[in-house]
Amino acid sequence: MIKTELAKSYTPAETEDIVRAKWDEAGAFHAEAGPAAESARAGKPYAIMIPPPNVTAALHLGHAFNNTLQDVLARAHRMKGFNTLWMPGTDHAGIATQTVVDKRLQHLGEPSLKNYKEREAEGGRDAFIAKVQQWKDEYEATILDQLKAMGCSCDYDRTRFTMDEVCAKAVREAFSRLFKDGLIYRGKRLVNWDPVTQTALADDEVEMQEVDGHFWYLRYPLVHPSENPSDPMDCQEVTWSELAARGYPGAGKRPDEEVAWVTVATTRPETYLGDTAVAVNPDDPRAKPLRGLMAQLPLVGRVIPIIEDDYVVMPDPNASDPKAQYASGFLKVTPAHDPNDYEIGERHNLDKINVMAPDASISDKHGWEDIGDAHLFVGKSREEARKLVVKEFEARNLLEAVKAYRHSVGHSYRSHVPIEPYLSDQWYVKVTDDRLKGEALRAMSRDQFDGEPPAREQIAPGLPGTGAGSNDDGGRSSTPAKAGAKCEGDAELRFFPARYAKTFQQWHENLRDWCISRQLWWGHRIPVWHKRVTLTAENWTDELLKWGWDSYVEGNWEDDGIVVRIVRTSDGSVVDPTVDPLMPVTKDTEGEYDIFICMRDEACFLKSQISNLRFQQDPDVLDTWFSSALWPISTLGWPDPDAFPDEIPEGSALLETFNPSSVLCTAREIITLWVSRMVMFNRYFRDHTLPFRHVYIHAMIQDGHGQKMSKSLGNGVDPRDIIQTHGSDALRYVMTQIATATQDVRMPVDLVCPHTEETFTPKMITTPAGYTVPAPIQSCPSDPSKKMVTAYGIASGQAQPTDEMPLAINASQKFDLGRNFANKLWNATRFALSNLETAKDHGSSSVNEKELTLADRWMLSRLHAATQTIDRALDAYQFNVYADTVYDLVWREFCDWYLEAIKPTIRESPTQQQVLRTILNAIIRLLHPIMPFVTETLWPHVSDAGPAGLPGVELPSGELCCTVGWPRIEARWNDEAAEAIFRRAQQLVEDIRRIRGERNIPFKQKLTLMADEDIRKLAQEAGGMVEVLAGLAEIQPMGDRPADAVPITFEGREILLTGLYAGANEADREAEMTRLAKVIAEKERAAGQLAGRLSNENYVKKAPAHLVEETKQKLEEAKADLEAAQQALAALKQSAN
RNA sequence: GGGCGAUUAGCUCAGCUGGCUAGAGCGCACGGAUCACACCCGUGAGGUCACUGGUUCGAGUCCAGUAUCGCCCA
Repeated sequence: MIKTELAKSYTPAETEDIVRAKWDEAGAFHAEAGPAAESARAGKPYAIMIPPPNVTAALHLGHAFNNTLQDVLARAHRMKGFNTLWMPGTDHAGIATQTVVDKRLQHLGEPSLKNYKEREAEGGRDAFIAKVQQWKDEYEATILDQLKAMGCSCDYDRTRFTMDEVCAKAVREAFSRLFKDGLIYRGKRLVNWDPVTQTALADDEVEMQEVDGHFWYLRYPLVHPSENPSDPMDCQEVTWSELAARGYPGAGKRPDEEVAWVTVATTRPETYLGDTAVAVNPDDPRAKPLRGLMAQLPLVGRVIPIIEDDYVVMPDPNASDPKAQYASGFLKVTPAHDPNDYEIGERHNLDKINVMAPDASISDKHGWEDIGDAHLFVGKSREEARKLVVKEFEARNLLEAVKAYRHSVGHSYRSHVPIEPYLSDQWYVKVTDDRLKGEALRAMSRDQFDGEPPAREQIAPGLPGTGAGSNDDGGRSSTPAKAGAKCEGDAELRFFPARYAKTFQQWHENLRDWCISRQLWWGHRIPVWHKRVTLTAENWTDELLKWGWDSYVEGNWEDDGIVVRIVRTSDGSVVDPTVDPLMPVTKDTEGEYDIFICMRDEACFLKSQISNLRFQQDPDVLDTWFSSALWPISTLGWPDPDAFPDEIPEGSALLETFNPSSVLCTAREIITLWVSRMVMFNRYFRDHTLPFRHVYIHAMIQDGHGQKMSKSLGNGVDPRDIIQTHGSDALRYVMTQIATATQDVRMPVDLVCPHTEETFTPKMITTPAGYTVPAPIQSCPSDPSKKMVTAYGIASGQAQPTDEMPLAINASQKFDLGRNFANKLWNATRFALSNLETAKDHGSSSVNEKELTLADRWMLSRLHAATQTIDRALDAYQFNVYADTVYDLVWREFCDWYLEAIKPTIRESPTQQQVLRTILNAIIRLLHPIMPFVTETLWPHVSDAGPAGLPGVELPSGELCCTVGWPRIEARWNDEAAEAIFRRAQQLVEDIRRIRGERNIPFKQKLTLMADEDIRKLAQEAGGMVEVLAGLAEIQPMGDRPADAVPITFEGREILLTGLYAGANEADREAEMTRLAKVIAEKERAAGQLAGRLSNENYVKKAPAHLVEETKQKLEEAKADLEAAQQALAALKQSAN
């Protein structure tokens, strides 16, 4: 490398690309496994799997934060000699990506998803996927560029995508194994349905939002059960007098001959169309008189039973529970449109009538047949139907009341519309099984577990657990383990900070089965083919033999990864044709059956065969988290690493070496979404091993007002903008520094004026939704006539950038700190090198330890301490401690004191030069994981300054800083004596500087210090640094007090400073007296406090002896200082008279 | 409703198992072109550590309660 002179300041843009190219060329971040690793004598494995960013958009500051921390860990461990793998990649993010692409197409006026769906039969699906693929390619490239720009030391050769063929193979294998083991089933359940994207969502994809709504009170007329079996709606009405006779409270007050009714309270009147019962609490006094009666739905005419269920909340206007306040005591039960009603429906065996189409409009085509007179609602949206239902009830005098009610409603995290609980066929993973949930809990470190984790359940040999609602947990687990057995990975999972273990535990303890099917096109297609057949005692063998049932039963297809399940539609019972007694079909078991064939391999021979038999592949795709859950193993080639010689040349050695990985770094919201599932899957598929041993949870980055950064608020910051204005290292340093253990990080967002490049704080406004955002149009701070638009202006559609009014980029002054720090390091290095280069180099062997100055010993001791602190901080994921420690080491210690202190001696002392060489070299290394670019840029210069190191300070040389060893400093360099003396010298310097500062004495003006022998000895021990740093011409013994002498107290003694007033003979008496009075007051206060503490008997008795001793010493010192100051004041007063 | 967390200088935040005369950066004030750095150097002002009780020789730190704010889960 050609070494050029170092410029006067650090310009990141000039060097970052060069440095990156060097790393690339050297393959510095490529991790080895297998024989290659052995021959390279790679150290112990250390692996981090990147949380794969979504390909929906470019990375923002939150990602920059997440990835910086991972890179700090990766780089530090690489330098420490670990065989380090940081696995990069991206996530296909099914629903999110499909939605943004669709929106984009709509925006461009191109055919969108709706149009592709219309041409589904002619390949619309593949054509749309191709569009999404284009988007993915673009953003994947952007994301990888961003990671590289941030300096992330990923092993880019191994970059994976959750839908590439390596990962896809893992997904199919996992699905097939779970299917075979009875841990995947199909069920008709209420799902969280997003009517806009028209897909089911997992529970955790639903966001609860407080909404201002209403309780509507609807009257349902009461009727007697029909006595006409051919017409169940032919009912006789119930009158109030009848009810009164039955003992119904209050019925007597109603007009006798009028039709009686019950009043249901609902927040969703439109769902009444699907009501199949009215429920009342059995303890309600009205329950008994109603027994045997029915309610009839207005317009629809459906006659529904009145059931008793203690889920129903009894009305109580004085209750603290708002539900009781608003309750009427009667609950309309709509099993197909409400999860609680579904449960009630299950308990009372009620019909489930779905009255909506997938777009949540009222429909008579999806399970609703008895329309009656309710035709007017069909085709209406939920919202329109609600208004109309209310109107119709009102018109019939059946609307009793309306009350405003604020409640929380689930909304789609993607389309932001209210979720519709929707009855549909979905695939589920039985995560509630002990083999999944139990393993996640048993993975937890015992000291982080509250209570005892469940014992491992015995896995019975025999039938696979099967189908919907089956509690059969037998089955051929891939990883059989005996009940209560100890397994690898047990109790090894640890959370940092520890409190997040609780989140993890509680989540699993309340886990429900996981709905994994999504009605999307972008994602992993479910590898199941299906056909519905009618089987009879006569035809069943023929029907099954068509696709090869006999081969399957004989086990011939096992190696081909084919699994068959046959489900009887009437009761949902599931048949494994290889073992199940339901085969053969007899007269008793004749009927409709669903045949499901799961094919693991993409190129399965059976595919064309069953296609010809009109089997159809499930149209749905898997929840994105299904593939994410496999990330720690799929990226390493599981289940068959040898199948991909191009991607994974080392074969299974890679998986064996780097699974379990070392740590997962992520944000807390991901604990439930992702961490849990990775733990369950990794343990299930990889013989109980963990996906990672540590989980580090970091804070979230918010804007200056505590709001999430988001595109719609325009408060996001692109890391590339920061890199452009401040440099990558500045971004990284600040990211590391703000990584504290507290919850959230507030990052005030500033704007950069495109006209003048000034950074300024924008004018803020409040949006209708209550967010604080930059006003759409801003004025240049130095020239208000110049305007600009903000990201919020564009996002909200209120402004468009033009040539006169360009877009202001978001920035933050927070990053100045990092930029300044990088520059400081640059200049300190430049200065140090200039001294090393110009001095005669006696080499590293010429060190005479006896020649070390106090400053040398102090600096080496500080370096030792800093290294220790940093190592501890890294082990505990205390990134801010690391950042603060290097900052203090470099700036406050190395620059402010050491470099200043050695200025007079460095050029003449080979020993000191070697110390400087060593300190500088070590500092560059310690800083590298946080600030890789500036350190790598400086590295060749530092290396060329000669071999660094001292006895007991190991700094092996190397071509690249990123792979050179981590500093090793023996404890003997910890020098408390030197530190103590140095602290005294610093104190003396600071005391003198304070006088200079107060009097505005320029540093050029040298002073003379008069001090007693003890202090002169201190200055001598300090080796000239007191004189240099305090700006002293000389230090003289105490003698006659010159007229211009300013007295200072130091360590309880008076010292004098002269020469402050050039040309004058006298000190400024008045200022002096004021200052001394202040000192006296302060010392009196301190002495009083210390004496008070010592006069407390209990303190002296109970506090540790060394503290008491310290207090005594401090008191002595304060008293001496006080006395000295008093004397000085007295002397001053005397000379004034 | 359950859980987790926050509240410390004008702003953004540190302060681990109690020993503190409460720190940092920015901002502010004063001084400084000194031959590493003005992306700098020196100095200073700024805080009843949200509130109320308690434990303790000693509480920003531990405990209980109150208030405000945030996140996660129902």
